[in-house]
Amino acid sequence: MPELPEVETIRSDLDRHLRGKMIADFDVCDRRLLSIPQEARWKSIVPGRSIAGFRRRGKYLIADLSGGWRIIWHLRMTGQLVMGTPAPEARYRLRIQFDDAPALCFYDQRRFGEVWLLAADQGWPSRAPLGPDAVDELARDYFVRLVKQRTTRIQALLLDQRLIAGVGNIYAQEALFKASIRPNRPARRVTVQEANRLYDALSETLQTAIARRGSTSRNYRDAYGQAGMAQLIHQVYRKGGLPCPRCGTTLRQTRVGGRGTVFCPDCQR
DNA sequence: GTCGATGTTATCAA
DNA sequence: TTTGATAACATCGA
Repeated sequence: MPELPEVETIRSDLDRHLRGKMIADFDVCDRRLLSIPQEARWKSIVPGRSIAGFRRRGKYLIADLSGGWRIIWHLRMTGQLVMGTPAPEARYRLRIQFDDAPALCFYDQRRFGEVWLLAADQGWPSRAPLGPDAVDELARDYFVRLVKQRTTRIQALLLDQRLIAGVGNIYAQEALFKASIRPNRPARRVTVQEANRLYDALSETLQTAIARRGSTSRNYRDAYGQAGMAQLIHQVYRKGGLPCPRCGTTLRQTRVGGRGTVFCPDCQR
């Protein structure tokens, strides 16, 4: 589910409501998420700390706590972070409670999502370093250079978090359509002009999606539990077999690097 | 009932 | 370096 625009929407919602609040307590409903010893460690560190703010790096969401501690989430496919009291039948994985703010509940149907509690000097959850954030840090010349030097297919390049952080399968497809580039093109065969067009398309696609509070095609919800609006302007994502919005040719569904993708065989070369 | 696909990513073999 | 397969898991639709 959540790519950069979705995580950014959640981040800004949580930052608005929970910045400066003190964590009263938390509870865990899923041993797969936190083992008994991990929970004990959390219990000794987390309650009583206040939240300095929420940040985002790629698809990771970071809560900065007092004392330099950080709680970091990766929502993977179906993770949700929603403020408020969970419905009685709702199966949340982790709930963080505040005395003077709504509880923050982590839901995750497929249970791929992860959470970490790290001290200031404990580095980062993933071993492989993240590339520059697609919205906050991606320089045009770095992007064009990357495209020209990689042999992998252009869509796989966009999805590789070590190269660029935050782009997922929805926005990669949308940006490639906007830039009229076929997803399976070897990156280095993309011209400098096209790479520049793709840079603009990617940036515009992500910014627009943030303004529309993310894409809800299935599970995604913002921190209020509401759906996003960016799915209403998708041009190709999950639209295989429908006419191309630009030229009317039937959109084709295929696979690139193990991921499903849709493109217009006429507009995208 | 079965099969394949779904927004992610780490890991391993080739 | 890159690719493809696999594994985490639950649900939906054909």
